[in-house]
Amino acid sequence: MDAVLELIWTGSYGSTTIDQICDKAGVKKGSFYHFFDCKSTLAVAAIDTNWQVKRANLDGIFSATVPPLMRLQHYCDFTRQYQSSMLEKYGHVLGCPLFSVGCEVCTKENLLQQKVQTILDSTRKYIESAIRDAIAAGQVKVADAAAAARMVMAFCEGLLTQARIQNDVELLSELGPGIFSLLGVKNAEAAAV
Amino acid sequence: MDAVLELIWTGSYGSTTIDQICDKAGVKKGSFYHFFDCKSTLAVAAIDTNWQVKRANLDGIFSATVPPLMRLQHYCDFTRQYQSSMLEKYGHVLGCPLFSVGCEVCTKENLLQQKVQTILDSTRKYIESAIRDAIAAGQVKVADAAAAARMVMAFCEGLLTQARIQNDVELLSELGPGIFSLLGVKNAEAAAV
DNA sequence: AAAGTAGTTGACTATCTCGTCAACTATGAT
DNA sequence: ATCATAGTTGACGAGATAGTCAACTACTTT
Repeated sequence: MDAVLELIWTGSYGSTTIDQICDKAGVKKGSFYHFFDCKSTLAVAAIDTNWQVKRANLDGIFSATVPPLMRLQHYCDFTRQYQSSMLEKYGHVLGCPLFSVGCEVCTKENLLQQKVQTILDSTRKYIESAIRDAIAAGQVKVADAAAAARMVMAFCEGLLTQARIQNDVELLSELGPGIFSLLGVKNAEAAAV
Repeated sequence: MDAVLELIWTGSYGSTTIDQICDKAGVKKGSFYHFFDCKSTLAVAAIDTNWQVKRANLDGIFSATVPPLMRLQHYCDFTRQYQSSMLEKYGHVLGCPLFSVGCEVCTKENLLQQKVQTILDSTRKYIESAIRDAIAAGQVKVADAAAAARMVMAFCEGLLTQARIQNDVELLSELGPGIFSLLGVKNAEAAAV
């Protein structure tokens, strides 16, 4: 489970072979096929268990007891910190595995593709909810919270992927300013949240 | 040349084999190895020739004779139209091939990775220049044109990749609003450009 | 015409990768 | 103790993939 995630994340889905996974997990191939019928099945399962962990994190970060703009700021901070730790551990900024895998397999691997999309949708709901609360609090003025959430999400994922491609965690310092700019919030206000 | 780009674009770099490339190009493998020593060499060459075409397009869209914000708007329009034509041709929104490939190979394939990064940097210069001109014209107020260009670029690439993952070209209608929001321009102003 | 050069071809090998299978082990139920 | 079930293992075969090579062709130069 952990093995496959690490391999896909540090490399790519396509370049990760079943033999590699088995080696890393210290398991023989026969055992592998006793539990899964192919690579994509395992990937779906691995992504799913990982999502449980990630969801718990997000529940904390996006807690309704926290002011909405602060939730977003915490999300930025967490993301940057997380990517820093990955850089330290693997020597490379790894970005968002869901986005990478989704981008890679979206024209094939329908089941995996669908799982990725579902989780990305769920993640966006946290952002959307925070934006909606911010609107209610009069802190941001956007017409459509869902559309704004899509834009924020695109920006975050885009920046994360850029950080991966350039292997530069410093790019993520623009995460917060970009999000608040998309929401029409002055940086000063954001800092004062 | 065209064959490899199409295969990588519709699928992924990793899933594209030399046999496939040769089949599609109507060429035997021996001939392939007469000109290139491996897949990544070909990919670099293919990306390079494709970049010549793309650059000519961008030179037209980002012509200095066009008002800066209109350049950005044209870029959005062009991008959306282009992705629409891809959808029609291949049945799938394909996003930005450089971004997809860069994301996939960034932990290996150093040469290819570097080529991708160089071209993405060049592309960003168009945006950066437009932003700088817009600042000079007093149309946008951002402190750092380079930083703003990085943000705009991240947003564009992120949205394009989302469109690819979801196979939904309509997402790209938010390209313009997002960019102008990042630059602190009211949509109304943008439309009036 | 002769020779040289660039490009092409199909056949070939080696290796990788997937997926299967029958035999084996461990554990728990009766 | 006997049996059933779940899980493990190493060996195996089929097919995909990368890369090589000597022979062949087409074209240019002398």
